[in-house]
Formats: sequence, C-alpha cells, structure tokens
Amino acid sequence: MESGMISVDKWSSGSQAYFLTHLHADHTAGLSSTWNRGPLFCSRLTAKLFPCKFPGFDLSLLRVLDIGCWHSLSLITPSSGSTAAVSVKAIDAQHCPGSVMYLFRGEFGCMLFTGDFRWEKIGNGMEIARTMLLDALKNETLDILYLDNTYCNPRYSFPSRELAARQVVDIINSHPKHDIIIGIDSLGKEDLLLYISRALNIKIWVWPERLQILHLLGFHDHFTTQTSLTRVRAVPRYSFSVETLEGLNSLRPTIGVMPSGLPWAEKALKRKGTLFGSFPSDIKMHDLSGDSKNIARRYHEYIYVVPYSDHSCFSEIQEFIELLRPINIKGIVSSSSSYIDPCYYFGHLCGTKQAYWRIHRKVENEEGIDRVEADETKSAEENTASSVAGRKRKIDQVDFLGIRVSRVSLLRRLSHGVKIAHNEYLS
DNA sequence: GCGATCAGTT
DNA sequence: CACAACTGATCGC
Repeated sequence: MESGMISVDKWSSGSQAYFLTHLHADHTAGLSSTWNRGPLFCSRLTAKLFPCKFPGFDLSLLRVLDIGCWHSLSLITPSSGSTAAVSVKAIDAQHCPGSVMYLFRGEFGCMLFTGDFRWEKIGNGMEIARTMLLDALKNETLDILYLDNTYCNPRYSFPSRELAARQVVDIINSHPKHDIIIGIDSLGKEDLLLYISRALNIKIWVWPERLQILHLLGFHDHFTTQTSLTRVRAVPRYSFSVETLEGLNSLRPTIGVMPSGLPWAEKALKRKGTLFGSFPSDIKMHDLSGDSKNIARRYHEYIYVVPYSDHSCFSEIQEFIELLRPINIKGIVSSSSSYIDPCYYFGHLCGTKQAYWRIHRKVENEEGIDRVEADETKSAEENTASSVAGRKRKIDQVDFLGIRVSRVSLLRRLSHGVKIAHNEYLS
C-alpha cells in the first residue's frame, strides 16, 4: 500500500499521482466527488465530461494531458526518498470519448497501460495512435504492457464498428414502418448513433442526461429529446428488455437493436479440448468475419443483436502486440471463467520470450506452454489489495517498481478448467 | 447522507 | 452460456 507512486484507474490512498483512462464506471470505482488524494490526470475530453459524472468534484485537482504530448512528473522514490523523473504520454484508445492509454517512461523503463481500447484498422484513429506509440518508443523496448484482455481469446472475432453500424442501418431500413429502440450506456457508441443519423438523415432521440453529454462532445445537430421528431430512440441499456419491447409493441410496431451482447462466441472454437491442447502459434488468428454476412442476429421476435464492440477482438490484440513486442504482458481484466493470461497466446511474441520460445521449440517441439506461464507468474511482483470481503468483485493492485494499476475483475472463480496463471488473489 | 459492496439485469 | 456497464438494495459509518 505504501510503496506506490502512480496509480492507473485505481483510487485507494498511497500514490503520488493518479491517472484515469476513461469515465466508465468499472474504471472509476472508488472515485467520488469528495476526492482529495491529489492530482488526477486525464484527457481533455474526460476532464470536460468529469462534472457530469462527479458533480461537485474539485476540478482544480484535474490535470489535463493532451494526447500525444509528453508530460514530466517529479516523484519521490519511496525507498530512497530521492526524486525520480517520470514521463507520461496519453494516446487515444478508441474505446469511448476521452479514453486514452498511458505510456510511462522512467528509470524503471517503459510501460504502457492500455485501459480499455479498440485497435481496428478502419478509420484513421488507429494510424495516428500507432504513429504516436512508435514515435514515443523509438528504439526502446516496452518492458510491460498492461493490456485490455477482455476478448483475448480466439473465440472472440467480430467486425469493425463501421461494418456493425452498417448492419444496424440495414436492419432499420428493412423495418421502414417500425419505431426503433437502441440500447446504449451513458458514454460510448456515439459513432454508431451518428452513423445512423447521417445514413438515414434523421435525428435520434436520447434521454436528457445523455443529450447533455452529447452536447459536451460537440454533437448538436443529430440528437433530440423530442419524441415526435423521430422514430429512432436510443435508451439506457438497463431499460431495454423483452418486456419493454413487448410493451411498446402493444402501442406501435417497434424493434430493438442491441449493439453488444456476445453472439460472436457461438461458432468459433467450441471444442475446448482442441483449444487447450494446441500450440499457441498454431491457432488460426485471422478474423473470420471480413464479409458482411449475417453478423446481426435476431435474438427475439422484436430484438436484434449486433456485435458492436468498443474492445479489441482477438486478432486486433494480436496485431497490437506484434507491433509493440513487449517484454512482458499483464491482462488488466480478469474474469476468471474465461480469463486466460495473454501470454498463453502471445508469450511467444514477447521480447525475451521470443528468444526463449524459439530455442524451446527447437529443443522439444512437444512442450506445452506451462513453463512459460510459470515464468510469467514468477516475474511479477504482486500483492493483493487490502483483504476485500466480497468474493465476487474485487479490484486488485499490482506493484511494478512503485507503479500500481488496477486489475478490474469479476472474480467468478468457477470450475471450467481454465488455466489461471495468476495466483495473487488467494492470499 | 456518503461510500463501499453485492446481487441482479441486458 | 459467454462480457461490459450499469442500477438498486443493503450495510456500516
């Protein structure tokens, strides 16, 4: 607890500088309007949205980091008491408005914390982020990559958001007389709504608090709170249900579109035995869904589910890792029923592991990945957070030379026989 | 009233 | 059933 210098998306006491990647609730747990633990760094857009999420927050504590610019911090090394220079750069994470990754450089080396991110080729955002990352790294190696490993499994394959958006428009067009309900959260998926609005040349209804956020984001023309102006309404996801749709249909013909859900996992790699027995590098890693076949699924008489994701799919994670070639990777999300250490799949792409893997493969071709995983677990200096009571949800803390990041986790540690390389939760 | 945690929902 | 993101109930202060 006392050795931390920097925290990312983690809000317990003991750090000298706190970094927020984005404003979704699962990354702000512990933050509140009464925050008084010192400066909090975030992107300009996140700072702008901040008062909506935390009214009364002392905004003088916010430190805006402009995307692509290095910022220097002078921190105190807890052990020696001497000052240590740390540089940090924020890079667009393409997850939701304001979301960023943080690249840190200091005496400890180089580390990147992705927060939640999407690494898709479509659109120019990824090219810009790519250039920024490579420029920032130059020839230096990335020592640790703290990775959004939400969908770090080959069974997760889904299309670009633009393609998914096109599918939503197709669904709407094929129901010209229907009202349309789209389930969204309080932040995120704005591009989808804009795409629909532009493609159909109609406004989209949103609830008042959501309109306020959209206005802060600079979208003034495409949204309204007047029901009479449009047949397309975006509603809070928690108010989107079979019952809601059935109720609405007793008034007027209405369909619901849910841009998320997980129908993607259905097809690929059902056979777990094959998955676990296979050599990571043998897995077919390129995405199966290049074409616009029926990616949208009819989930119910009135409900369609479209795989619109703000997290990277497996092949995107792979490309990201191939680009950066980090020495080590840590997943920031552990949801144990499906959690697999990123190194299970990508250890062979990592800096030192790469050499290790090549030699190892030559010597004994049959060897599984257990040794690699074992090495992984040993290499991290980790300690558990202050013995939390709950067993379902827990945020753990990881120490790496004084830098602490959160491990956002839903610890549903059921059976499933999934390999869990990390054992730091058990103390 | 506030913050943290837990259960439950799409 | 997988997930992320969220609401609402409850508990302790």
